[in-house]
Amino acid sequence: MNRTSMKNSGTSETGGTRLPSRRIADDLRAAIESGELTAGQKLPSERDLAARYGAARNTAREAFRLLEAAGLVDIEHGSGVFVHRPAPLMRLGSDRYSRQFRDSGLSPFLLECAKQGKAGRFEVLSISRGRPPERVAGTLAIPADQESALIRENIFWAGNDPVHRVTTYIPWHIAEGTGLLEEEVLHPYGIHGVLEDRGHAMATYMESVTARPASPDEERHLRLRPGIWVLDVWHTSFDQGGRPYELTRFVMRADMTGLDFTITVS
Amino acid sequence: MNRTSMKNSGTSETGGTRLPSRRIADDLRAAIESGELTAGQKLPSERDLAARYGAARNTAREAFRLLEAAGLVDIEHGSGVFVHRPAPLMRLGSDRYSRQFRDSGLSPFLLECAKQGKAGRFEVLSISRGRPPERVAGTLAIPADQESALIRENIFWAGNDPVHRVTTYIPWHIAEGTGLLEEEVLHPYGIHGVLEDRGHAMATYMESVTARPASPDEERHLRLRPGIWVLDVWHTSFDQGGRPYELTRFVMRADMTGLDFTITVS
DNA sequence: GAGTGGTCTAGACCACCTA
DNA sequence: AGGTGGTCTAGACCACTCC
Repeated sequence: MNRTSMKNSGTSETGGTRLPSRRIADDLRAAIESGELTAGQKLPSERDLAARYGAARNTAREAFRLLEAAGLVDIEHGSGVFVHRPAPLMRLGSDRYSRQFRDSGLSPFLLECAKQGKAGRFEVLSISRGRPPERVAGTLAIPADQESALIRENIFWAGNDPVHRVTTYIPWHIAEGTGLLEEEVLHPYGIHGVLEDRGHAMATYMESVTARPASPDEERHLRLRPGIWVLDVWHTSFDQGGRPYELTRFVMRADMTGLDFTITVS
Repeated sequence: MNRTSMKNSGTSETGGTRLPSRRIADDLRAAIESGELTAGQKLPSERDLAARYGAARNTAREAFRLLEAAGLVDIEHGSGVFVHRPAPLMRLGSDRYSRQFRDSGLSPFLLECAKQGKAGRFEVLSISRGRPPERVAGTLAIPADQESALIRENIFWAGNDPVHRVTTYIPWHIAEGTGLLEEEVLHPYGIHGVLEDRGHAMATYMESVTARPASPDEERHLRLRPGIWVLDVWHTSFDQGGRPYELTRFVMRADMTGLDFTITVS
């Protein structure tokens, strides 16, 4: 069988979709968006679809790939293709460092997990004294060519999902002798409690937000399939004197994270 | 030729990468990350690579797809595959609504464009009185089942790139009779100047940020290839009385936009 | 073991870009 | 016109999941 004669008009959108893969994808998309197929529901197999449309299996597969890139389906090796079931977002509010949160005894992240009925936990990847990256060194005004920073790397877990890869940099001259090199931070208010005792209470902070595809390393740590993007948030804390004393980089899976900011206009 | 006997161990990462497509991709990735191939440089063609590795063309193609999903290369139909050249970010600061900006006579967006030597402009897609979506209606406390909002849709261009799709909703009882239904907003301070004259000066605002794959509509308006994500920012302005009086949704291509927030900790 | 996706082959024609 | 990517075919074997 030769369907070559039916070949298409490509991207020149004249009379409609002619590409078989697009046609299959569009049909499935319509079924999903109309609610005919509901979240979590299983789609026909590649072989099914191919047969149904008189196409090669690769063509049905291509259709699934398009839908996956659009975030409409989840492809699961060995199981099938399913209508995408959106994960609840971990919402991080700009008030999460405010003092009121301390009284809850929980960090904002754990509070958010609790809201969703998930067990939140922090996994420590590494804690060490080391050299900060250039950008960090520049911001914190410490040398990049010396072991001038305490570096703590964590993974934040929400239930069974690793959702944030978090790296905190604290100038060594501030961190030295505080016990922040230990895995367990004993202070009831955590790292920021320790830093406050050390004379650095958070007065303001800046957060710079970008999004980008995950790196291979991040795909591994956050268990992402290729094509998922991450939010890359660089947080810098400033004390009452306007001095930066801590920088934390949050790399968060973008499909499970939302950020909320409340701003007072000057 | 039958390379089947060389088939791989799949995702079981035992001794290294065996998949031909992964091997090609990894080699190219290494060349890119080492700087051997620099931004904008052309990579070998699919046919070249396939021949070089003794693989089918589709296998080389798959390698390129992996790199494209990782944001490392740009594939250009008819021209070739090139090392990704990152676009400069449009940086939006949380101070962009502060009064100081007015004196420049330029909106924050145009200022940012000017910084980059680009010609910024606003394209009007539509201006009408219409029904707000549920979420908007809920936030602005107006009925969703009536034409209770002025809706303005724009595209923000930075040079030759459409970068933001912007939809503004203003309660009709506020917008009525202000001239905001006209394409040209004559007020020297723009829409927010008009609203301020109407008794709604921005005292605070909230912004909720998520990222997601672009919709087909957004791919068209923003000229995105599939797989590019967008930042979806819902901005709500509150006046001195804490009343929400305006909601703007920014859909911004995530590979060309950064957000900067400065927060005062309470 | 049956079914599903994951990858690969070898070859074809089409669409786009550059010249 | 020649080269490059875009899509498709038909068939094969592999890896994973679930019963």
